[in-house]
Amino acid sequence: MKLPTSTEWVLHCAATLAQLRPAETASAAQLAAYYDLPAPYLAKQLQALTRAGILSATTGPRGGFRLARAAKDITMLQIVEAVDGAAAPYECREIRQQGRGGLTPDECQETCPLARTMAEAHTAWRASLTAVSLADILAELPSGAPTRTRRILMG
Amino acid sequence: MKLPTSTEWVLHCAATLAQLRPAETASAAQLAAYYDLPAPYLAKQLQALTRAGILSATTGPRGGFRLARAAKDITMLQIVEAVDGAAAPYECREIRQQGRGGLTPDECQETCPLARTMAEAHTAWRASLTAVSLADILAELPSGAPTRTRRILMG
DNA sequence: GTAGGTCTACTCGGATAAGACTTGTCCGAGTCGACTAGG
DNA sequence: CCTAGTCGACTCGGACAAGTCTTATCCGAGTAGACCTAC
Repeated sequence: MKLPTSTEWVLHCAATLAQLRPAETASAAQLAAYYDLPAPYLAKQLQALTRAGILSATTGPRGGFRLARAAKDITMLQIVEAVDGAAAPYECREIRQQGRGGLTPDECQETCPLARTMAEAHTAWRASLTAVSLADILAELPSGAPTRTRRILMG
Repeated sequence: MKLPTSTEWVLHCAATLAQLRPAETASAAQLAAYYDLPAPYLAKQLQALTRAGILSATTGPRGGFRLARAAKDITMLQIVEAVDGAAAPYECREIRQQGRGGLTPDECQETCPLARTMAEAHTAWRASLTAVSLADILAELPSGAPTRTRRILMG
C-alpha cells in the first residue's frame, strides 16, 4: 500500500498556491523550480488536480495555476484522491464464492465481515483526511511565510 | 494506494485456519483448492505470515499451517502488515528543504503539517484494524460454519 | 497620441517510452508416516 | 505379535521470470500580451 511520490508534490504545491493573493497564478515551471522537481511530470499531476476541480488553469503568458476555490473548502482528502484515485485499497473479489468451499450467492447477501472491516478502516482514514483543510495547514505556518513564498516563487 | 490481491487471500485463509481444532493443520494445497487460488503463490504468502509469527508451519505428511496463537490475539492489522509490510503509504521526503524555496534544517525541526496529517490518518486506519481480531470475525459467521469448513477442507 | 492588427513567446494538454513492483511459477531441502523385515 | 530400520512421499522454503502500474519525458494546440503600423 503506497501512495505515489507525487502526492507529496501536489500537497506542497497546493499549500504554496494557497499562499498567493487572489487572481495570482504560478506556472508549473515556477513550482518545479521552487521544490526542485521534474517539471513535465509535475505538470501532469497538476493537470489531474485541474480535472478534479481543485485547481484552475490559465494559458498564455502570465498564466498558470491557482486554487479553484477558497483554501478552507479544499480538504486533504480531495487532493490525495485527485492524484491517487478514489478506489479503496482493499478490493473484495468474493473468493468465498469460489473453489470447493464456495458459498452460494444467497448465503452471501450480507457483505463478508472481512471486507466490511477493511472498508471501515478506509472510512476512518478518509474521515481523518477530510477533517483537515488547506486553510488548517496554512494556519500552522509562520506568519511571514506567505510573503517569503511569493517573493521566491514569483521573483 | 492499493493493497496486494493476496491480502484477501490470507485474511480468508487465516479465518479458515481459525475454525480448525487445536493441533489440526491445513496445507497450502488444501487452502488453495478451498478458494480456487494459485497454490504456489498462496504458499509464498502464507510463508510471510509464518515469518511474522502469526502462523506456525509443520513439514512432512499431515503437516501444514495452523495459527501460532489464539484467534483473539491476532488482529486484522497484523495479518495485513504481514503481507503488505508496515510502511506508511505517505513517505515524506522533505521536499520543502529542496529547490529555490528550500528551508534550512533548523527551520524544519517540527515535522511538516502535511506529513503529520497524513501520519495521523494512517494511525486512524491502523487503530481501526487493530480493534478487530480474528475471533471477532468468527463470531459473525453462522454457528455451523466451522463444521462445514473442516469437512470440505480436510475431506 | 491612439487604436487596430499581427506576431511572438509562453502556457497547458495529451500521447508516448523506461523502470519498479506486484504477481505468478518452479525446483530443492527437510521431515513425518508407513512399510518391511527381523527378533 | 512387537520393534527397529529403511524407504517413500508429502510438506515448506527460497530463488527465478512475466505482466502491470507508477514514473518520467516529449511535442503539439491554444492564448494572452507586446509590438508595430496606420490613422
